[in-house]
Amino acid sequence: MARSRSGPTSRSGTKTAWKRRGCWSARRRRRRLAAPSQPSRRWGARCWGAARATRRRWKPRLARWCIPSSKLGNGSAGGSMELSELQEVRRKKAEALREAGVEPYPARARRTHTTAEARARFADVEPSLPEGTEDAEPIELAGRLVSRRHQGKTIFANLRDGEGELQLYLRRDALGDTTFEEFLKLYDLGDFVQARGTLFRTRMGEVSLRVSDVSILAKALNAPPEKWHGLQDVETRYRQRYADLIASGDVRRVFRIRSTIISAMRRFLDERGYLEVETPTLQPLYGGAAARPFTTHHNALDQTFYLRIADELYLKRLLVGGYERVYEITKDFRNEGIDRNHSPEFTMLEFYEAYADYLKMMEAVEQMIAAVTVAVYGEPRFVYQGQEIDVSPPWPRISLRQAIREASGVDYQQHPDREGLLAAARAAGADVDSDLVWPRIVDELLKQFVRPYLIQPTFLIDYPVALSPLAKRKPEDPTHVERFQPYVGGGEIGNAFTELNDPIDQLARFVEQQRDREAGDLEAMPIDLDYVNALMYGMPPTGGVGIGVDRVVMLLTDQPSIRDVILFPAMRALTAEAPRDAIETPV
RNA sequence: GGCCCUCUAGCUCAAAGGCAGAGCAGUGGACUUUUAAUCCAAUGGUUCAGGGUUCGAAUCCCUGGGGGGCCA
Repeated sequence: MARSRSGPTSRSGTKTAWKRRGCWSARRRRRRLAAPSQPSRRWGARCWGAARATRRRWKPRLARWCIPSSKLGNGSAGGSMELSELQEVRRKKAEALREAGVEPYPARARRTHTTAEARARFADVEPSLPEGTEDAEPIELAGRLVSRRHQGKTIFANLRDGEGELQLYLRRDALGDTTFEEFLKLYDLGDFVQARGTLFRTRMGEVSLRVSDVSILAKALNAPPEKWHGLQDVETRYRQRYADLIASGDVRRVFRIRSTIISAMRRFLDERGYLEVETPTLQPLYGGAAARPFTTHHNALDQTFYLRIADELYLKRLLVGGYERVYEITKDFRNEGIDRNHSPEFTMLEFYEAYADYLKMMEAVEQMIAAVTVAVYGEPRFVYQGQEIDVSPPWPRISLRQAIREASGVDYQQHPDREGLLAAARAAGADVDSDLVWPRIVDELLKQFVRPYLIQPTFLIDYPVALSPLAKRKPEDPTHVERFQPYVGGGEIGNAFTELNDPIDQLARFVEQQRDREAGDLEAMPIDLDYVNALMYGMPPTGGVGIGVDRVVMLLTDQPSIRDVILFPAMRALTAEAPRDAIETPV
């Protein structure tokens, strides 16, 4: 699972945006000057004249010093927060509700139907309704107010819940003046409400709820994003995914599909007798992939731990222990750069099967991806970036050597030395740095000549042994290992091999890795003697697979960036530094 | 790490050296079947931060920050 990337960029800037803006001093000043002079105002149109006059004096300061909501990320600094003018308007509405005896954040809600259930009910009932009549049975819905169209003594509004939307129809005469006015003046887009009423179909043909009573469930202080264009700013979308989800049905769809995919993977493995297990995230020694780890510290043990970069070595220990089929779906962490294909934390599926080899695992992979695709789309086909991809098994299998030879004319087997391969690669038109080691040049040839054209699913098989310290050699060609990588849509989605179970060979490969480490390869694996010890108890012949779940989700949701399939992608902190004592204070 | 793009009202976007604007949202008002409702009115800005050039800077230059893209 080698990912050849340079380490993370290190920046020296430590000052926070907050401090740079001078917000601290500004906030102190504001508290001194403005707060005592604010008159207490009750909600109401009559108060507005006086309120506005007062507000005009201090509002510009308030606006100036507020934290723009777009700059509020996770872990915002400080415990207090100035409200923007719009937020303040909404907060006052919540106050006004309280003064009217209505709790703006009640503890309980009542709902008899989701919007989807309401639609289903009306579809059932409508055919038997006499002409010109409506469903008589009252129901109750709950959800977020997402749009509102006021027209004199009526209001149309849309209520969204987890499953969909339904239109509300509110009339002054049906609701009563108080509730109608409250709904009009004190409710806002984004608020959660519950509405009781009966279902009917409007003149325009839309199934709607004729509301007899409505009440608030949760007052929203932030306005939802623009209703037509939604949230466009990429940064805000990632930092405030909640707002992105409110604004975009497409985004909600992506993460539903993500869930469907992971469920389908589990189901596929569960049905084949695999045992789902959990292995450590905090590891005293990391391994199983070529990557740099995150390092952390356990206070009580006073010991360094690494966040796992792969599950592999622990899962294979379980094969030694006697389980025959195990899998794990979990987060792995790799301390490297971030781009559209790499996230420092990402979701990995690994599964291992005793008495299987990589040929059998290829069948499992193509069947699983087909099953997952069917779970999402009902057929083993989907469109990724404008190209229809058909994942029906079986997928073609091409050896890495042959694929590179056919695409570039370079046969790496003919160039066992680094310099020769480098020259041949350049002669073929490859753009390769002169300091690359032999396996990395092979990797470059693969990247530049082969990978972009593997749109339809393809297995590349049989990799040079130097690239794969945990895979078993091919019996008929010990320079290569029994390894494959599935490619779909021009990218790799996983990595698999017939697992190396010879403890002596494994130790030799670790030693080889150690040499690379000492030569400066920061991604080379450290020697894991306990793992070798496990293999010395005997591990059956085993096939193992790792699947990059995020990559699969990207394909099946047609998203070219991994950040668009991770709910809260890692971002540089905007606000105060992390509490350093959390890691520095010895306890 | 290098190069390019980007940051303007809560949101979506204008303003190509000369008074910082519009739509949506919000506020006040009209309107009893609308659905991007419509109409009237009044609002809403430290143009990411700091420095420079200039009579004058959102705009040009420098430094820094966030984000995105390409490359490594």
